[in-house]
Amino acid sequence: MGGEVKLSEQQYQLMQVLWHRGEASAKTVMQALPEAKLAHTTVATILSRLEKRGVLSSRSEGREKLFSPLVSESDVKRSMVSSLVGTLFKGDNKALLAHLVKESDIQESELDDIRCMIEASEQDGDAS
Amino acid sequence: MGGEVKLSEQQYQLMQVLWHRGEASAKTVMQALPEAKLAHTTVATILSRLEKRGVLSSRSEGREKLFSPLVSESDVKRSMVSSLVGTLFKGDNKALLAHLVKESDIQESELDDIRCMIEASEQDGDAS
DNA sequence: AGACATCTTCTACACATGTAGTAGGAGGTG
DNA sequence: CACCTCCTACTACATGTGTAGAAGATGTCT
Repeated sequence: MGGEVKLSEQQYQLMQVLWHRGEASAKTVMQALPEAKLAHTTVATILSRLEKRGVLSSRSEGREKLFSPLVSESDVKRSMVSSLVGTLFKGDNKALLAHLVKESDIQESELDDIRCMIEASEQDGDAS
Repeated sequence: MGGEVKLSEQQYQLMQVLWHRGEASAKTVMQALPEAKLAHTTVATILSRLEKRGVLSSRSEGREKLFSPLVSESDVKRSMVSSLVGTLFKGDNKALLAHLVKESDIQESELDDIRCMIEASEQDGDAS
């Protein structure tokens, strides 16, 4: 199915609401993001555009239009990370790993924590 | 040291040439990227825009204009990675770490390799 | 039904980016 | 000097995004 899906930060924010709720109207999405301070029409516009792009689908429920994602969050993460790795690190994931470890001042001991997270995310992450 | 510098893939490609050569004309940059198949005017446009944005500076040498970076590659990497981590992982670098390890099928044993890379990159990385 | 509240859809505009043509200037060549 | 070449600067146009007002559709209340 859909190849690389890249979203802007704004788009990703909105998608997150849909990922969490499964389905939501523009208004609901807007209210879920009070920080963003977006007009509801702005949210509607962004969602419509995402629908046109095939990132989400919608069904009408009375006057409300409920949007739901067509791509999973982990797919999008995968795409976006891998796109960045392609650009910045010639596609070498380990290079990013190294960059991260260096930049984050992650101690070697913390790698253990990470191994735990890996095991944790192996269950909730995705089931490809 | 401007704050966050985010570049598109295209822009990053061109910048890489400048980072490697230190200084180069639009033509040189274009020739360094035969893959891209860009008209020289396109390259010139992109470079001018980057200059306007303060990402690089230029000096004229006869009819040639030589561009040189005002930001280091590692700064840009840092910004861009951290921006992505902000968006996708709520700013938690370790979450990206975990994602990477999971997605790349990196074995635990390979973490040793990574530690090597870290030490290596600690020297060529950046000298801010 | 009429008035009102709401949603969505359409339209709009600014800005960034991708891409490149055309014009203009500066230097070399006969 | 006239001319050709080459490089930059200006202009241009398509697309994507951020943002939102105005208009249209539809449900709700009295």
